[in-house]
Amino acid sequence: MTHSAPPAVPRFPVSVTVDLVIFTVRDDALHVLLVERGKQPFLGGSALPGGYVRPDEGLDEAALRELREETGLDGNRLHLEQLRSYGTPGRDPRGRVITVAYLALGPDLPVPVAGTDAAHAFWAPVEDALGAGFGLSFDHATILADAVERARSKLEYTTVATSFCREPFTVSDLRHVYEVIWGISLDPSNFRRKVTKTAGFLEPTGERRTAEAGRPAALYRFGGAEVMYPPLLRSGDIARKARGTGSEPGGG
Amino acid sequence: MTHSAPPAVPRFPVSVTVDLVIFTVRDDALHVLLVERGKQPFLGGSALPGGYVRPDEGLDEAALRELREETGLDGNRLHLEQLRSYGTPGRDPRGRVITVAYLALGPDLPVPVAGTDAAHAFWAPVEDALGAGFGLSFDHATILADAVERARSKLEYTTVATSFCREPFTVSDLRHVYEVIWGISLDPSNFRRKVTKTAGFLEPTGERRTAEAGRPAALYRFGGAEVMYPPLLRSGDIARKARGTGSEPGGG
DNA sequence: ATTTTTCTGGTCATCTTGACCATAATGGCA
DNA sequence: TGCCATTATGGTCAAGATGACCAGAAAAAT
Repeated sequence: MTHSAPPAVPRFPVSVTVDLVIFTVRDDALHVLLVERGKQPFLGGSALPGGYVRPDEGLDEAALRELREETGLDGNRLHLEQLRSYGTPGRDPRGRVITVAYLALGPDLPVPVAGTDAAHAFWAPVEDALGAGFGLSFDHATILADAVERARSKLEYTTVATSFCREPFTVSDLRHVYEVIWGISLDPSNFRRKVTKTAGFLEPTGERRTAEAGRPAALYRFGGAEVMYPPLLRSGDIARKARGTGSEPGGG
Repeated sequence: MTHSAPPAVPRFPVSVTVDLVIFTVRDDALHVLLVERGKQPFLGGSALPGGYVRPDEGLDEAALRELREETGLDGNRLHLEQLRSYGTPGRDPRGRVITVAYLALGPDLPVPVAGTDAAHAFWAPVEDALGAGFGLSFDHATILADAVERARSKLEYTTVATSFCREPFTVSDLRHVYEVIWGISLDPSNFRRKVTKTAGFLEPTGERRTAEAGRPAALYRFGGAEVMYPPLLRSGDIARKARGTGSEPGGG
């Protein structure tokens, strides 16, 4: 019979790592946690935090461990999900390395703890990190770009935006997260109507908070719902923005 | 200094595989391509097709190769996307194996070609394959379940449903895909309004097709658009169905 | 010719959204 | 104290999308 032979070498030297894309919203920009590499390759360059998966741990487990090691923070309080895997030959000059990328979302964290593996960790605006001059190591620019798109998309139909807010938070805090990550401004009134009417999204604490200026805002906790239905779509605004910005008036 | 040592063994015996979840719509059910295992472990059991990633190929590349080997079909004409990775220790009794799962969608394919690695490949209804009595090998039941959810979700906001239809196809053909994968029935008139008014979804050929019964249906080609905006949400129907089906009348 | 079947287009009430206006509640400042 | 800037919150209104439903069109079967 025409039985084609199986691959001659099913097993060959390969390493498996996890890389973390840890996002937070600082000031008015989305930030990602990067580390300055202390060894070759890309010595002195910037990269996503990550490390080798150990022989006895699962992928999620390894991601949680790295998260703890790099940030000193309890991973259970952050949103953590697998992003996707990257394994192009040559992506790591040391040999064949498959990496499983994870996406972590959290409130503005205290500056990464020194005295650990994260000694040279720092927050960088995503916009800068993706810039041509920055030059992230390995294929981390690709991973970061994929992570941004995932985060933007997830804000639409889930409630993960609350992961960026320390509780209790105001509707404005939450809206700020959307505005920063989507890069557009949202109508305060319409946004409020949407999130407060979505069952399980926000849970009022009854308290209020007085900011620097303006009327005090009601405080909320996360309500426990994971999905938002109907979704809060950014596509509409984007489409409108595209039409409005278009240099061709009334195209066919 | 409190400098925790790096992992003692960054590299250990590990294999990387790709597994394929190949879906098609046959008759009135979603089907998945499975293979009967010809060797240990799980000899004689059913599993998702897949194989080892070779030293010199990327992950997508490996998935395309396996797809070609298992189905004899040109992968470029199918929709193929990475699903996610699975690497729990012990998921493969032979050792540490990380698998990258891919999702493939295609029209009702000619029965898998014999005389290749796919000699023992067969189509199985997804419902059966996920049943307790079926007992998919490894953690393939988990992978399959994740793939089903991904497919259901993607029908909502993309045009991938057309991947299941051989061109040219009718609106009813397309609706049938949605109904089978979502497991609900859709109003023909409303569905037509939706898909025909979404720019770039359908492109009329001008031809018609006369089926066994009823008025001839207009034929279409895929229009090239990848996303559908606004999305066609199943959640609404599901929520309504849940309310209607609920055994607790008028719950809080 | 009539029935059956499916395709196709239309109506209508309802829901959601975006744009916009108005008022409330605070601090800052003259 | 009394106004003003600022933010929060609530409401209106028109446009758009959706679900339920009706009705005619076009074929095969009887």
